[in-house]
Amino acid sequence: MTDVPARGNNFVAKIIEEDLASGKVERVVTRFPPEPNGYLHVGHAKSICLNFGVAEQFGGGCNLRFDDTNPEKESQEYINAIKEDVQWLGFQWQGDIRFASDYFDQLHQWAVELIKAGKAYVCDLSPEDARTYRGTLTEPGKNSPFRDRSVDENLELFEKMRLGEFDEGACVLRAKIDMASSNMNLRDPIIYRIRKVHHHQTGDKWCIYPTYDFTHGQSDAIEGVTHSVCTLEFEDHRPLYEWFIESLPVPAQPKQYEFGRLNLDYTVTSKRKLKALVDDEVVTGWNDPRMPTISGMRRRGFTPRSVRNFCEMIGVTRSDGMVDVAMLEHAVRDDLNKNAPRAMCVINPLKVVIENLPEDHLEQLTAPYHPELDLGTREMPFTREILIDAGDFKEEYSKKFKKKLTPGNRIRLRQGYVLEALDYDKNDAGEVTLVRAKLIENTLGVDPEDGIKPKGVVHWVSASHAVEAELRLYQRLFNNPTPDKGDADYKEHINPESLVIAKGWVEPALANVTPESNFQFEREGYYVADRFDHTSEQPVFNLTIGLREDKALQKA
RNA sequence: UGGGGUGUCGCCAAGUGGUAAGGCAACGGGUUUUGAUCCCGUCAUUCGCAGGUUCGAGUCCUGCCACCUCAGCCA
Repeated sequence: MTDVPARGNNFVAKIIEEDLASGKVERVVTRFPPEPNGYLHVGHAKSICLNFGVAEQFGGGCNLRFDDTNPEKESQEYINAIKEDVQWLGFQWQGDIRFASDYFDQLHQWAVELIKAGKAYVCDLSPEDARTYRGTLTEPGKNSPFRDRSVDENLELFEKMRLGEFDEGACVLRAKIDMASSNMNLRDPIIYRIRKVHHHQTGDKWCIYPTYDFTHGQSDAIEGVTHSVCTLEFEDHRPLYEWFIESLPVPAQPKQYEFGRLNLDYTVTSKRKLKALVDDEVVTGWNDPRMPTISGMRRRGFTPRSVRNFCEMIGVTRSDGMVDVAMLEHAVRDDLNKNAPRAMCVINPLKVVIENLPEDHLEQLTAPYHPELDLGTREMPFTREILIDAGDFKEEYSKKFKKKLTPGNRIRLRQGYVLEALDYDKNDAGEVTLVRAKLIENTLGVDPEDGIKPKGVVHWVSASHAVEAELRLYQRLFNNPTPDKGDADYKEHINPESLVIAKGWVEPALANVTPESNFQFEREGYYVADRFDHTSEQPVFNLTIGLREDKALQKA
C-alpha cells in the first residue's frame, strides 16, 4: 500500500531515533569529515547520504568539516572538488564549512592541559624505536624511557616543539595510557608530531600538527556533533576517542558509531589507487567518466538522484560485503528511464533510400521527448534518404531477425512511417551499402490500411539533416570483480576497451542541448552531453549505461 | 597464538522468542511505435556449524568454524 520506500531505516537512524525519544539528545548533529587529499568516490557518497540523510530525516544538521591535520597531502583543489560534489548530490551543510584546523589553538591548549594532568609526555624515541617499544599484536609494548618526564619538562619540551626548535621526527607528544593494552591504539598514541610544512588553511602558523585521533573527537565536541559516524576500521579507535572526551573539558559528549564501508565489485575504492590511476594517466583525471569518483559518475551521466537511490538501496549495516555493480547500474537505468528525454542517434549507419518519396521531400515529424512524462516535443526532419542502424537490416528474414528490416518485411520508423524494403546494394566485401525501400502511405500513428502490421520498430535520422557527434563509449574500467584485492597488480585488470571513441549521427535537435543533459538514445542506451567538451559545433556524448538487453535474444 | 568485529537466497538486506519482508541478479509468461519500460509468475522447510534452553529459536545459552580489522610521527 505504501509507495514510500522504507527510508533511512538503518541502525544509525534507529540509534538517533531512540536518543531523540529518550531525550538524550534534543537535536541531532552529524558531520561529514573528508580529508582533502583526493576526490570523493562512491563510497563517500554512501557516507554523505547517511550523515546528511539522517540529519535531514530527524530535523537536525550535518556539518562539512575538512579533516586537515596532515597538510602535505592536502590541497585547495581537493577542498573545492569536495564541496562541489556534496552540493551536486543535493546536500547542504549546516552553517559555514569547518576545518579541523580551525581548532588548532584549542587543541594545542588541551594538549597542554593533558600534560599538566600528567596524561601526556614528550617522547624522543625514533620512529624505529617507537615501533619496537610498541610491541606486537600478541605481545605487550614497553614503556618509553621518556614516559616519566616531569610535567615541567614536558611543558617546556612541547613548547620547544611548537617553536620549531626540533627537527621533524625528533620527538612527538604522546598520550600516557597503557603500553600493555591489547588495543594498539591505547599504547600511548601520538597526539602531536612535528611537520615543518605550510598548511593550506593556517599557513606557517604551526610546525606541529595534531593527529587524527587527537583531533576528531574534540572537533566533534566543539561543533556539538551528537553522532559521529565513521567506517568500521575506526572501531578500535573508539576507546581512544572516548578517552580524550573523558579526559578533556570538552563542551559536549559526542558518540562514535561505525558502519561498513562500501565495496563495489569491478571497482577500486581506495583513494591511493584512484590517485595512481590519475597520476599514471590510465584515466584522464579524477573526473574521468570511468572513475567511481562522484565527479566521474557525474561526467558519466549519473544523476544525483540515481546515486542517492543506490545508497538507499544498499543499506547501512555493520557487516562488510561486496555490492554487485549491477545494483548501481540498475539505479541509473531506473532513474534515467523514468526521467530522461528520448532522442535518436544512429551509430552504425546504413543509408536507406525511400523511393516513393521525391528528392526534395522534407517533412517535420513531431515527436514527444518522453513516452509518459510531458517533456515537450521536438521536430524530426524526415527526408527521402535516411540512416538506420546497419544491424537493423538483414538480407534474409529469420525468426531471430523478425523485427529487422528485410526485403518484404515491414518495420516502423520510430515516431514515423512504416517502411518496406525492396532491395539493396552490396560492395565487394559483401557488405550491404544501401537499401531501397518504399514508404507505406498513411501510417503515421496508425497501422497500414492493408492490415499487414510492421514487425519491428527502428530508430533513424535524416541523412541530410543528421549532425555528426563524437560518442565516447564507456565500459567498466576493470575486467576483474575484485581489482582492489591484493596490492600491486590491480592495474593488470584494466579493461582495454573501457573507452571506445565512435561516431554517431544525431537528430538535429540534439546539437543544441546543454552540457550534462541526459538522454536515452532509443534502442541504443543512455547518453549525456559531456560536461566539458560538448558544444553545438562539436557535439560530444558519453555513454552512461546501455539499455538492458533481452537475454534470450543474446543466446539465440 | 592477542584485541575488536561480522556471518539470513548468487549479491545487498529486513527480522530483537511465535513459525523467513524487500531490492538486485536469474528464469518463465503477457503487453508494447524503444527486442527498453511496464505487468504477472518462479526463486531460503531455512538463517556459518554443532549442541542446549523453550510448547516454540534466525532471534536466548555453550562450544566450534570462516571471514574482516588493528603493530603510520596517514585518515
